[in-house]
Amino acid sequence: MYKSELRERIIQAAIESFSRTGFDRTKMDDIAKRLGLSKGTLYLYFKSKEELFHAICESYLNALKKQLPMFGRWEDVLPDAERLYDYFRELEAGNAKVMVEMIVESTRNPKLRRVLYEHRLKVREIVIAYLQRQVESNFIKKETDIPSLASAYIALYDGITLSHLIGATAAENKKAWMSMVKASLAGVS
Amino acid sequence: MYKSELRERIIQAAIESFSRTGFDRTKMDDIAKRLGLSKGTLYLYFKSKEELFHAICESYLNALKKQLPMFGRWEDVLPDAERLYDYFRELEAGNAKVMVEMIVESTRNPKLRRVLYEHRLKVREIVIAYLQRQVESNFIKKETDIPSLASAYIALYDGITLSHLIGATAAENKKAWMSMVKASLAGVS
Amino acid sequence: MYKSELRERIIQAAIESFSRTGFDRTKMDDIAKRLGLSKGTLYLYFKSKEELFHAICESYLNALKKQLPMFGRWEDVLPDAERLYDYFRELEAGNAKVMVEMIVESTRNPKLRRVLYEHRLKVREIVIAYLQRQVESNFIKKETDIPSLASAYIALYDGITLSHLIGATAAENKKAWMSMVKASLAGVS
Amino acid sequence: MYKSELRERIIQAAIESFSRTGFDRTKMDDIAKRLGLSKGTLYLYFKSKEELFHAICESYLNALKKQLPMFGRWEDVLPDAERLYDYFRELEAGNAKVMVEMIVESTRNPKLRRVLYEHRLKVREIVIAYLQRQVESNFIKKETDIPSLASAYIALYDGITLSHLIGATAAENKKAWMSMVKASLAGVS
DNA sequence: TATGAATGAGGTTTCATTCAT
DNA sequence: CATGAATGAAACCTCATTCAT
Repeated sequence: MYKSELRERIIQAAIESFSRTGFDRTKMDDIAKRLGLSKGTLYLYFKSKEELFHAICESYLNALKKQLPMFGRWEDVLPDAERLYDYFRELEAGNAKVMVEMIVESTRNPKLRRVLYEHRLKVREIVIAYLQRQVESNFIKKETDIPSLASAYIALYDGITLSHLIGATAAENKKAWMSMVKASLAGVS
Repeated sequence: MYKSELRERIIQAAIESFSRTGFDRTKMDDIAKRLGLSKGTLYLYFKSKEELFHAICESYLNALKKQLPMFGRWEDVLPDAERLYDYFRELEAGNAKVMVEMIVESTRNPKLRRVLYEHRLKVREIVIAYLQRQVESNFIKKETDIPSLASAYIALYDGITLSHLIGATAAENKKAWMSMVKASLAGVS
Repeated sequence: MYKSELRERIIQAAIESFSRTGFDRTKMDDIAKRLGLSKGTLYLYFKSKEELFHAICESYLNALKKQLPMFGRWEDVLPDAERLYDYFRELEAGNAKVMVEMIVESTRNPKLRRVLYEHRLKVREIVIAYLQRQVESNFIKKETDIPSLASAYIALYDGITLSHLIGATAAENKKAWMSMVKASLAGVS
Repeated sequence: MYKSELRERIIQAAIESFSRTGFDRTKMDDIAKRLGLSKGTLYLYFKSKEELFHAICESYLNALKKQLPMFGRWEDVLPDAERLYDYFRELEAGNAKVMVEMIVESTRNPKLRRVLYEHRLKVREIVIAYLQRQVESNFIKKETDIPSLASAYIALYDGITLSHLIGATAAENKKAWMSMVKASLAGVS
């Protein structure tokens, strides 16, 4: 019980560190100190820095996964899009970089890449199911290429995350998101 | 002459290396070997690894910048979007990761961040000008929030780059791009 | 009672571990796990890894010492030599390396070196006494340099232990022992 | 040229260090300092501590191998044995422990074990050839089991090396060697 | 200008040892 | 008595950087 709780705390601390400094430049010592632990202790829970990073990825994706179902409940598309955006933005506050680090890492690590890819497929399915429901409710036209549109919404969201990292303001980003969602929905309804 | 030519060759080799392995994990030795040079020689051209990386960023952004004006010439929006997409995809073939590495690096390096941000502003202006012209030609409605839409197109493009890195196929990515562009344009015209 | 019994079990487990992995590469944890104990417990019985090793040496030498007297009882030299050889080989089965580890360690540890040296002196005395009795029984010529011969038999035995460690077969080793003993006895009788 | 010379110097320094302190307790830094080099330099020549150790073993065995042929020239058995002994004792001055370290290591490292075993076979063949010549010259009886005797002489020599490590004096050791050689030769001639 | 041998700071990892429970 | 989580010193190894040639 205690062990797995500390394990979780280490992961959280590591997420923060990696998020701030990136994988390579984060020292095990930094993570340890952030928790008031010694370096050695980390190695009781993770047998290498790399394993810790992969645990982070897993945990990070699990956290996202847990939130996904609630995505499907709303019905009113435009407010949905806004609430959704706000929800995830808050969820990722400060951790946006972890996603990018994960993607960078995944280009070297086929296993991680597969995990990320599968996660994206899952997200995509949920978005597809959601859009499909709008088709059934006649909000969206039948002939729309729903899967491609779903991929695009996800890409849009991720691209805004990058924009955020580079320094665009939250307001700008949200407006970009909303204007594109609105325009595209108008286009397909 | 020769100096600046070798300098350029070093930058190209470094782009490839950084693109493959990432900034931190790329060794100066790798870059040197790729060129059949010695490590020492690199230091005649760049006084540190970091400076080399920044030269890369500059060079990379310059290459993009040089291509930007041609963006403005086309008039037929949808085919434009397609050509544009193909054009940049090809341009970046294999180097997509450099952009991500640059973004990651920029979160630590305010100077790089500023450069990247300004680059994005410039790109945005060009997209805005282009869209504005469509407004003037009555392809796009007057009341559209052009700046936000421009940001969104850029974010969409970047997000698709990430999607590409994770392993989505070129066909999927292009369909995502096209369907979103089409939908949004329909929505605003 | 119980304490000293567990102490003995620890020593036996440690002999096996050291024998397999060598002093430096054996982890306290390995020994503990082999006994189903925790590392901490070992420290209730031995205040350091080194002390444990020295306890092993002592115990190992004591075990040998206990066997030594029986060495003196036989009278028929050649069969004695064979029985003796078989007896010790069996006794050391698997533990041959401890002796070598002890010797290696002794070159750094003067105290251990003294203990080992004294043990060797004791063994030597017994061999000398044995050979002396053969002189008195006229099996061996008076003018023989008994102490040197005794040292040589011990060295021969130890050398064969090394040969065993390197991978020579038991049969080869025994033949080497027997042929040398036979030849030398023929030479001195 | 220079590189391979320094490589050799590193090996020699490492032999001395390993010989004094043993494999595990020798720090790469010690070896470097002994040569007035930095740690990093060692890694230009050997990619790990273990590889350095194996280079030592190879070099050590090669050095011995180079000396072996001269073994065969002498004809007068007893003085031969003495000269031989003196010769090798001097050759190994201070390095006796490396052999023991090598043997200990070989029990964990099958490749090294094979090398050591083959070296021993080679030595054995030379000793056998030498003894065989004594048979042909009628110094040694035809029916003698020459191979076993050869193994025994080698074991005797090695055993005396151990005896030396434990602290027996050079004089004692030599007397042990000589008395056993004398006795055994008398027994087989 | 180019080299490549050498450096050494700095990071990861290991493991004997301690100590509160 | 026993535990096992925590420690931190110490070792291995890497690699950006320098500099004599």
